[in-house]
Amino acid sequence: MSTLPQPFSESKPETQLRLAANNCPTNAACEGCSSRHLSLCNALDTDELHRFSEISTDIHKPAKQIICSEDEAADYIYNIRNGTVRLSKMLADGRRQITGFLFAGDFFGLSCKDKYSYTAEAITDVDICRFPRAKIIGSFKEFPALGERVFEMTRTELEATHDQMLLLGRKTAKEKLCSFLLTLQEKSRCLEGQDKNEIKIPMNRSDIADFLGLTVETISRQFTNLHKMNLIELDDAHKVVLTNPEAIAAIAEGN
Amino acid sequence: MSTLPQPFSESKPETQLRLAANNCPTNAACEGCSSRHLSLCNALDTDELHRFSEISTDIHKPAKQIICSEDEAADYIYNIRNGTVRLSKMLADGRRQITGFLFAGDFFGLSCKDKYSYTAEAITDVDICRFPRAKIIGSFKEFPALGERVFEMTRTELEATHDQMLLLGRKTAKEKLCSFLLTLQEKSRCLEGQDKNEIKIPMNRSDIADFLGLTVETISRQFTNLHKMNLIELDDAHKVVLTNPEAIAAIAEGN
DNA sequence: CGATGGATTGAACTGGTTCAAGTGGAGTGG
DNA sequence: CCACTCCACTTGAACCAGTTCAATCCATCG
Repeated sequence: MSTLPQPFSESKPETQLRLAANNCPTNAACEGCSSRHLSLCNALDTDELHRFSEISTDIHKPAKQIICSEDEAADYIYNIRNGTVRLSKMLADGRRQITGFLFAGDFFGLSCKDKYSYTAEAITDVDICRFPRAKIIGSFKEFPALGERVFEMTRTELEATHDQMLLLGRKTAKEKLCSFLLTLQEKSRCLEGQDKNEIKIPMNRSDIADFLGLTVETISRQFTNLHKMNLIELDDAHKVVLTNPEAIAAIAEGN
Repeated sequence: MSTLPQPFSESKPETQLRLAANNCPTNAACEGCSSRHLSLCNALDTDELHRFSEISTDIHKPAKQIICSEDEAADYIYNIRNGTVRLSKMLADGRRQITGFLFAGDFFGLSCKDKYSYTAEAITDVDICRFPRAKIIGSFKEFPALGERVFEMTRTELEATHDQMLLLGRKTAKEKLCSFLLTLQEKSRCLEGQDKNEIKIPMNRSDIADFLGLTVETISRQFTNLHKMNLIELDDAHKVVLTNPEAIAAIAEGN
């Protein structure tokens, strides 16, 4: 994983159907998944997909680079091919709240008015696919199924943010971290189709802290706490094994 | 304002066009408003409105009664004629997070899948108008403008919840209360069209606390703090005058 | 008039923060 | 190949914003 900032590269897609072919790690089979990665392509047939692929641009962003910024004109929507992205909002003095982490198959920029209401940054190196937003929005009339899918994605995302509000407002540090680990597990099950208890954690402690409304130190302490309670194993900072998922789930729900 | 729970009353609407005529305190003129009360009726012409009015049921709920509960089948969508409603989620042990307050003109139940993901309760006596959800959702195809409007409302609501996540995760008690007062002010400006600094606060301290992720005591102390700082006047617990809105806005934004 | 319940205030406490120091792994350069 | 730097992470100790617990106030209502 490269960590040095580099100029981003941009190119026309070589495989026109990549949106359809590669970008749907999750689909109808994964209805249970809680987050944003209901794919758009289910809503379109092959001809329609061609049209949308043709207006797309493939972009590679190295880790740590900004993809789009809060208050910038929302000209594009983005689909993540692979890698991890964070969405965040800031206060004037630098305090940051991460509103969500996005993974392969996820979209962002869809539910904006005319400006992005958050900053999107690459956590790992990412491959993303960019579409002119006006063209997508404009084609809702022609392809109602597309609009329905976008509505469905927004709806699902709204429900997830309600859960996150409960977490931010009312859960303890330990409960927050347990909830987070379970969300990550569910996500990686969806993406990798595996039913393992081993989780890769692509983001750093500071990102987790800003997502859960805590500090880096508290995150670190809670990780060691869970380890001492024999609920997790910590291979390194970015790989965790949930040795007792049931107990973690119980804590996450406040029991 | 009645406070005793009473059996709710239910009746067919006498004025078929009440949805159109009375329930749009806000409309295009109020685009700047941040929350859920973009009206649906703008999306429909008179004939269409008649059809929707005919499938609606008027309901009166006294204060403190439950309108719909988390995990209950989401059979209806609701439009608030007047009064104030709270949406909330709970943890097993009773900790509560209020995800939003709704006022005249607001809708809820739209962005659910098949179960309500929150409990809706009347804070004051409310008059609400109930529509079978399936019929509304089903008519998106026939009336695309309706679907677009619903999407727009959901989108707007999502942006508001992102702001609330920043508040819950990163703001101090004082900043939280100032942000809340300003939101209430904007809301009452929209509803009453007045540019006053006097705000009626329909909810009690405990509701405010559960909305801001704090305790009743902290809310109370912060109210007196703001009063001592000469930023607000407190006529009684439910009526506040913002004597220095600029200073309050500065605090709310973290300055 | 006493009872009830929301709101306020006070005082002690604590979960999480802040500040500061230490650790370890990856990259760099000699 | 080793020494050095850097940076993310961890750990410790003091601190404090907000909580908890308890008492009081005060408006409303029967």
